[in-house]
Amino acid sequence: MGLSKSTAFSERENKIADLAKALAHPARVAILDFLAKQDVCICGDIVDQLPLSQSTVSQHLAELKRAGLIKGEIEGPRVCYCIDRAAWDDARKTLSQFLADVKKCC
Amino acid sequence: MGLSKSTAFSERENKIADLAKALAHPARVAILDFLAKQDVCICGDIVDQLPLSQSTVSQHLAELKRAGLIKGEIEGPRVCYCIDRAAWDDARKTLSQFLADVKKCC
DNA sequence: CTGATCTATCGCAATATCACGATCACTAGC
DNA sequence: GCTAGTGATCGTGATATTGCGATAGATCAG
Repeated sequence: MGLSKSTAFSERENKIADLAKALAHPARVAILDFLAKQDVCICGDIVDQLPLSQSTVSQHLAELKRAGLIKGEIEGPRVCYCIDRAAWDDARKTLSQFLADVKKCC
Repeated sequence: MGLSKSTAFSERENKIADLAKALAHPARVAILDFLAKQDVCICGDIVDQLPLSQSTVSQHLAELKRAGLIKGEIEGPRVCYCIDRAAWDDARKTLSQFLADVKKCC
């Protein structure tokens, strides 16, 4: 039907899949890369860095925010996005654990 | 347009996004979990383990195979799927590196 | 060869994603 | 108040994904 049967899977599996979905687009990977490279939490010059329109970038930012990986603070007329350290650490642990667990084979 | 502008991003960003996409569904996470738990490389009892039809599971397996994370060997009447160790290690390194790199903030 | 079993693929429908331009909402300065 | 700048949201179209049943191919048992 096109609807992901998320209810049928474990909490953990859904969490991993959800985090992976947030990373499952090169634009979002690029955004995270960019945020990581800036020591100052720079705002929406992200739009200038990407070959995408402002509205599209905004959507990708919203998706990253939905996944909890970044957060935005209003700073005057602009918005300052940065990586949510706590959430990112949690996500990193969850994914790393999964990546490490899966290794046995035939 | 609905078409991901993959050409506009770096090789690395596309690789990360592609790997993440393969993990971006709970069913595929569950499949990898299951394959990891079996010391013997068990085949398509995966279908029995998941609340999905045989054809749907086959599609998820194909997607994982497309990403190069698993490989299937024909064993008589059945097919034996297992994690592609080399590819998985490579994927693990790529993703872990990315997860580790992104940490600075405001 | 025949039937049973396992898996891949096809065809379809419903939904999600991606991308864009246009527009709305908010803030700061005049 | 008005204007300019910034960013979110709306509306749209095109493409991708998810899911299933039905069908086809391949292999073994008899």
